[in-house]
Amino acid sequence: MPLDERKLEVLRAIVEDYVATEEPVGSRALVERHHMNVSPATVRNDMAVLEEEGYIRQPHTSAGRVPTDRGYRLFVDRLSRIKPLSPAERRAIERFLMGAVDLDDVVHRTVRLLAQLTRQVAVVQYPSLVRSSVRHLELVSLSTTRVMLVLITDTGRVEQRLVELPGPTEEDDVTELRRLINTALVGKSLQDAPTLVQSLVDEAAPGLRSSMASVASVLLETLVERQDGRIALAGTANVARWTLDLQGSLRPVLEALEEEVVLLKLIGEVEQGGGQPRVRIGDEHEFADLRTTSVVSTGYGPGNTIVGGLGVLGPTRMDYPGTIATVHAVARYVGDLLAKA
Amino acid sequence: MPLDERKLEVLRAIVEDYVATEEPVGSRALVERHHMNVSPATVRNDMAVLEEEGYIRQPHTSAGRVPTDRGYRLFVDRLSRIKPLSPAERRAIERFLMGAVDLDDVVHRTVRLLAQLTRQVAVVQYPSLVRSSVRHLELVSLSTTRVMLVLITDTGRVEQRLVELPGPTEEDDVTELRRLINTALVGKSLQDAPTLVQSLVDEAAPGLRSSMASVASVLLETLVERQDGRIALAGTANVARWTLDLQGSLRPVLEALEEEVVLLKLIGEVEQGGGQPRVRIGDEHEFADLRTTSVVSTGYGPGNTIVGGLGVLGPTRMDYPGTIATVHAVARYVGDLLAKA
DNA sequence: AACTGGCACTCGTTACACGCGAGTGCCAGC
DNA sequence: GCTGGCACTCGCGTGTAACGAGTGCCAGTT
Repeated sequence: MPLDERKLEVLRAIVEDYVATEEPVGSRALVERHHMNVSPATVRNDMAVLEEEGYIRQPHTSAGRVPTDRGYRLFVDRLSRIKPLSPAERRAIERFLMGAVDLDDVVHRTVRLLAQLTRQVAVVQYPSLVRSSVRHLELVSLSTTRVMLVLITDTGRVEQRLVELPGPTEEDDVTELRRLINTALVGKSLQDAPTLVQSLVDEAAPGLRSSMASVASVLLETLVERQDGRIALAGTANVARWTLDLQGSLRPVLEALEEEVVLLKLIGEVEQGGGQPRVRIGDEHEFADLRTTSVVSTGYGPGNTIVGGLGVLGPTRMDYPGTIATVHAVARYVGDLLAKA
Repeated sequence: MPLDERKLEVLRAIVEDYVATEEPVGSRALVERHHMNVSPATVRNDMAVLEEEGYIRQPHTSAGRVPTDRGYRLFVDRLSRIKPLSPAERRAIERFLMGAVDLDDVVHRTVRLLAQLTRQVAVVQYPSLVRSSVRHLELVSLSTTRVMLVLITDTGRVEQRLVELPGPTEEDDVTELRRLINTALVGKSLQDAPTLVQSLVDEAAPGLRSSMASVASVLLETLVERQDGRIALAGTANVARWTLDLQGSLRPVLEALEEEVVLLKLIGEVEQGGGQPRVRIGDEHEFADLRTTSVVSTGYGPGNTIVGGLGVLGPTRMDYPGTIATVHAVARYVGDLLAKA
């Protein structure tokens, strides 16, 4: 049975009211708040249908209705009007992000900003190395058998690692290594780097071969192992706000939030098709402990490229239009910032 | 009225039982569990005195007794026997820390380890720059008007900042700048660095003066502003475990934990006199939101120096001997690790 | 055919009374 | 100075009852 116009309107009203009040919404209250020109009884009939179709449910008999995950899904896909951000909000975002001094700071500010604006848990993935390219590689001699390898990417990310050389090495040799590596790698995408590094070793002069091998192995580690590394988190305290209805099941949520792997999966898996943020509601994602939370995430990066993901986690009962708009806007601003840097 | 031997014993028993069971302890249960050779009535008399002196209190009439902050203080100062860590625990610590690949990783592992061992909220301050010295300074040209400044300290910490030069600058000049800065600063303690940087600018050749000034100002920022920078946090989920008795007041606690400034104050203020960890119970510290929280913290660093603080936050009702021992041990292991690196 | 008013019914929530039992304070006696 | 005994307090859990929000259904109206 296809849902007619009014039934959809009823569903929208239920979602909006429930999100606003956190209480099951009954037929009488609904017609009043939304000035519907029908009687409560009519709405009740509509509700019965919506319930049968699985869009809403009753927590108990004689309580109002509450949207199901399926209901939220329909709401997000077809019923919600996007709330444009107010100029004040836009200004706040801009002002807050402007002051950032380096990449670390950008990420930090972004995640706090997101948490503050949405009043939910915010997650920002550090720009991944994969999609960026090498701007510079530096070798710094620390002693005759040790150099510090510093990798600088065009997204402003810096990775450093200590390299133990196989034996005492002349400063001149280090200089030569630096030159070789830079010539081969600067400007190349990090994705292509591993193969290039390999051929560097193969082609190195015999005298340099072993040092080059040491440097290369560390470099490969840096490129491969760390490539999707870290994550920043903020707004954990907000969990306390929404956990009311998941009474006591707050512990597993907090635990899940401490697992970087989990967060990476939730935030990092971003479709390429840019555009609007992705919304996963309730158990549309794979983590049982976060069954009652929704994730709004999107990719960000300079221009149309994507170098990382960001987003928020909140209760399935969240203000989707507002959250989506905020996540979208913040991602855009951060992308612009990275493009400039 | 001075407390006699048995009254102290009673207090100890109350603290231990309460920590173990999380329930007010009554006189009967107490004599049984601790095989005291006196009757419950006697213990009750002792309890009355202890209560009068402010060491314990009754949540309500007809409930058992619970230690007050003052009681915990006495317990920590005079009654607790230090629990040495089991060999298994020591091995676990060592194994867990061994795998660390760089400084970031050391801090990360440490904080998780602490959280796991104590089942509380763990905080580790990144090694402060103040007490370390300059190992190397690198300038990397990114374009003709931009260089990346990389500072490497002997504790393995690396800071990088972008420098905008006042005008197009030759590669040779950058090389010269690099040479000058390194000659002046390598090996110097970061504490002395600011004055040295200043004189570098004063003495720079006219042609280099303005570029040197730009680099210097960024360098100063790095040295001064960021010097006590960051903090790592783990075990937030454990708050859910102990918040039971602070019913619902978990929100402010989580909020306080998000304030880096607060954590820095709690963990970073470490007396020089090394030795045992410092214990602050309940409102012995200054943060109202953490009134029901105790902090066990200590400094760590290679040898006898201190380059940062670490510790845990837990409910005032915590296992002090165990926690103190763990914090102490972890700090020692991390210090050793830094000494080796 | 769609909507409405009315009515009986369900059931969660709140309030109140009551009994149980843990724990206490006090006192007389050893 | 310690102990056994006893009366008292009070939080907690249970049971009962009244209340009211909300529903489902049905007969009547448009």
